[in-house]
Amino acid sequence: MNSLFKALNDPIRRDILKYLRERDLTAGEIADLFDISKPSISHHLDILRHAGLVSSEKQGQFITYSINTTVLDEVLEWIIALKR
Amino acid sequence: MNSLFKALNDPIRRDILKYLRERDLTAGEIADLFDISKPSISHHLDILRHAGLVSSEKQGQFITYSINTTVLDEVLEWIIALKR
DNA sequence: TAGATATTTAGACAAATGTCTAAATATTTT
DNA sequence: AAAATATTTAGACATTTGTCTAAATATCTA
Repeated sequence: MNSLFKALNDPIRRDILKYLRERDLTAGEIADLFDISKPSISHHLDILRHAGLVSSEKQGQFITYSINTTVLDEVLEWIIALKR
Repeated sequence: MNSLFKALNDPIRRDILKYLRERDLTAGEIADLFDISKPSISHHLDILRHAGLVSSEKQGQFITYSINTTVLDEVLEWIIALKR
């Protein structure tokens, strides 16, 4: 729960999720979409992965990232319970 | 949007919202529910207010805080759009 | 009006966060 | 095997964050 809210609390990470919603992307492709260094993107991806929001698969020298939105159900439930 | 995610990214602030869901509370009552100082709670309330998640009303020497969950719709929509 | 109570503001400080460059690791290509 | 490419790891550094104590402000009560 904590790691989820933490992962969502950054505009770059939220944008990464939006891009991954369109299609899977390699780390390099993601880095090219932003104006920050590759290591910084790598770190953001690590935080997203730790929260379960993305998964990664190594394909040769590339690493492809995919979004996983099921973990967001927990956040949805939390918010809905608060509103109820 | 940013201030909303930021406000939610702290366990104490999330707990404050849960308490306020039950009933309105004064700043002092809220502070008594936690093991941190009153100024710290005051600061958390400020962040929640800045995000529009709570409102406050001065009643004599007391300040009563109320939850406002409508702003969470924006977060809900953002998450649902991501899942869609 | 003086003292007590409720809350915030100010300022200090340690820990967490986001960024960078340089280097390491792994894979592919020539 | 050497060079090129893709990505991460390591470590440094500035900024942000959450906490504290002390002091300020406002209201109530004796």
